[in-house]
Amino acid sequence: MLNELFHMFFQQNRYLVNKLNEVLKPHGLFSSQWTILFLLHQDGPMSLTAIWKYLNVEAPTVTRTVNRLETLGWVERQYGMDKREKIISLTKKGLEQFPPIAASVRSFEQEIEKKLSQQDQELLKGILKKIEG
Amino acid sequence: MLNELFHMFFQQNRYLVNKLNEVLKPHGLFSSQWTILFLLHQDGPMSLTAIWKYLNVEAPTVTRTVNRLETLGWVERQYGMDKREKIISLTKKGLEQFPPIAASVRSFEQEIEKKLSQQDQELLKGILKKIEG
DNA sequence: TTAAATTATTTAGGTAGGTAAATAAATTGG
DNA sequence: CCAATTTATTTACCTACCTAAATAATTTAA
Repeated sequence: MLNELFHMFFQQNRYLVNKLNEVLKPHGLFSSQWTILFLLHQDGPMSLTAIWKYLNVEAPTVTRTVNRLETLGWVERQYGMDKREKIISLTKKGLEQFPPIAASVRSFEQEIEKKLSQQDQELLKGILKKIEG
Repeated sequence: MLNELFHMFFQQNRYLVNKLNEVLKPHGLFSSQWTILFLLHQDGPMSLTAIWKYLNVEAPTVTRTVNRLETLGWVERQYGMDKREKIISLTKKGLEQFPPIAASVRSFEQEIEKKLSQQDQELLKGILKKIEG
């Protein structure tokens, strides 16, 4: 990258994603799969559209990841009144296995956050908000 | 993502990569291809290994991107004394077309940087350094 | 009421990252 | 000297993002 700042940003992003994948590996999950499980656990059953709009990614990306999660038994789909819509929810397996995975991820996040002061974290949030805004 | 900070980080990374790809599109390039062209322009001919070590990505990723760049006529390869090694360098086309692309990218970067004060930028660099360290 | 437009999802195919294992050349040690 | 190890690159295959276009269901408007 031309600019050091952008170069560093992209490098740290790869670092964080790779580390998160390492943490998730024993649970048989990848980062984006986890992101969707977490969202479903937090907000309950929701449509594909609700998922991709919330996560700010395109629909086909979510289609594929949800299909994989379904194959692996983490989520299931129901059809609503609107027959176009697929409503995705956690399966029993998804619900039951969630807590220990969440604990692993939380502990990873805390490890990273230990490297930053509380002030750094707030500053970083503020700066990140300015980038897209 | 569990944590708002990580979630924001990943979102802004996608935002920046997508925006950069938009800027590069008229030039027929994608962000990672540009990253490699930029490196070769800056440091001169170098081996695949030198490229992936510098960029902090795995070898197969660079193999693929360099092959694509070769097909598109941006780079060429020579073999050194060590016959395992491939030395990659910019072609005439690569050298000639570089400056206007660099100008577009620079202008994109400046646009983003306008959203951040000089102080924000230094703070962000400092915080990014702490994440991996 | 039905043709046109919109919405939800999928399919197809591209870039960009990863791991694991193969290959070929160079280096090292007994 | 040559067998074993290391190094450079590639191949094969997975996740994760993208765009463009297809399909099917719903909504809107003439």
